[in-house]
Parts: sequence; C-alpha cells; structure tokens
Amino acid sequence: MKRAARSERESRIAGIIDRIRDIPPGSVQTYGDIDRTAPRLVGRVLATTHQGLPWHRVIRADGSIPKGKRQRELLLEEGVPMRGDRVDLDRARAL
DNA sequence: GTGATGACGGAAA
DNA sequence: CTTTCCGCCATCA
Repeated sequence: MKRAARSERESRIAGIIDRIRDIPPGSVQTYGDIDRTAPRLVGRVLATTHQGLPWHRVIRADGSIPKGKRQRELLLEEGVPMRGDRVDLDRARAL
C-alpha cells in the first residue's frame, strides 16, 4: 500500500489516543465525540492499545457503558454523574 | 480479491 | 422505551 495512506491512518490513531488521554477525571467522552466518522475505530483502538489510557472514560453515545459494571464503578469513583446504569451525559460529557 | 466482525451511531418503526 | 437496519473504518479468515 501507499506510504501516505499508512501515515494518515496512524496519525488518526494517534489523535484518538491523545483525545482519550486528555479526558479529565470525573468526565467522559463518547466514541463518536472522539472520532465522528469512525467510532468503531475508537473501540478497536481501545481494545488493541495497551497504554495507560483512561479507557473507562469512554462510553457510548447514549450514555450506556460498554465494559459493564467494572467500568461503572471506576466512573463512580471519579464522581461521574450517573443515572441508573447509564452516565448522565449532559453533566458528565467533557468539552 | 470477498465477507464477517467489532468496547459504535443514528434514523426509522 | 425497544428492536432493526444500514453506514462507518480497520482487521482478519
């Protein structure tokens, strides 16, 4: 494949990682917020990238939690506003 | 090369 | 409120 294509792919990945890393404690971002055009890519990055990323601060667009109660507790510890089993996005969503 | 899949999203019913 | 369907990007069989 072409070099330019590869480079662009990787920079997109890098950007995704940066955004995740910059999510402040106590707030969250959705997959869509992180990359509008490829939310699935964000999920893939989290599933395959094992760096010290705050993976628990990434949730779905409707506020539901992808990784289950384990993740839910971590968010609770940071004081993320919840509404039952979902995150209250209006209050918790990072800018 | 094709087709299925995933830590998804949004629209439609 | 729910389920279904289709689009999205990158990987994998």
